Amino acid sequence: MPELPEVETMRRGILSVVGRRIAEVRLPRCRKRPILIAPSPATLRRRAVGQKIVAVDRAGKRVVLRLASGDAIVFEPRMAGLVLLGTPPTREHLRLRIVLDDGREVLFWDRRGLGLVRLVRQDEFEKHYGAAKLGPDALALSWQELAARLAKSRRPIKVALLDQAALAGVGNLYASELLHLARIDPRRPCNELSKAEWRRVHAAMLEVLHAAIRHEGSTLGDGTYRNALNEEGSYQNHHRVYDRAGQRCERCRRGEIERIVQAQRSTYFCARCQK
DNA sequence: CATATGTCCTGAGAGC
DNA sequence: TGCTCTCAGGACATAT
Repeated sequence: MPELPEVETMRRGILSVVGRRIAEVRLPRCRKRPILIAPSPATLRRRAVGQKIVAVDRAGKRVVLRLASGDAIVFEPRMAGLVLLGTPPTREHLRLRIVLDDGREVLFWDRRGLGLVRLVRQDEFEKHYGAAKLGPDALALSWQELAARLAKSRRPIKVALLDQAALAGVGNLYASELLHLARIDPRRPCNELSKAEWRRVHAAMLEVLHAAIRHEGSTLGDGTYRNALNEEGSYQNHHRVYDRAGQRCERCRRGEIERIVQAQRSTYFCARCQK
């Protein structure tokens, strides 16, 4: 479930690899099926080994290693992937090791194997991660732009916030959290929100995402998400609605958190104080 | 075109 | 206890 805050935490955790050179690319022998390495492990090795890492960026929910050649290595954790420096949670699901010239290693670990590592040539980056695929980063767009991108849609606001082509980075957990903070009912169609409500959604989105980054993301009950040093995040201790069905709403003190399903995903909210 | 649904995957937890 | 079943949700493919 890595979303923007978790992926940003991973990115910051490996920032010290900037300036290092890639010495080796290793594919650990994995008992389970190997993850997808696109276009192929051989291509990744051929184009990455010997290259200097010049930047570590984030593209929505992906970590991007920029190489001096202009190529990029993109880590896409999806449900259960992690980008780590050094210590994986277990040996078992270690999928890729990028050995640096100082002996450290950038690792891709993925318990479920739904993740992806892609070597993208400079001229292909736009095709995979350009504006047609990925909207502006959730931390970098104005409330007017947010409204302009979603306000014509008839979809429920919660569902629309997950559309990565509209804005990049918000996932299932933080969509519920930010709508609770904004006091907006997740079932409301986008085209029925007022300007003032879009402002509230935007302000709440920034507040929740920044707070979650400060707490290094949310490590849920399954313990899967870890930062780059294999440590837990702590934002789960600040969740107001996510995975709290049946509990009292701590804001209004009277409503009960409900769980509903929208677009096959859980949504949590307080019907009493989200209108 | 916009929106909705099915699929991949593993491990945790429920229920018998 | 140990089996089977369901569920979790990122992004994408396919369907409506």
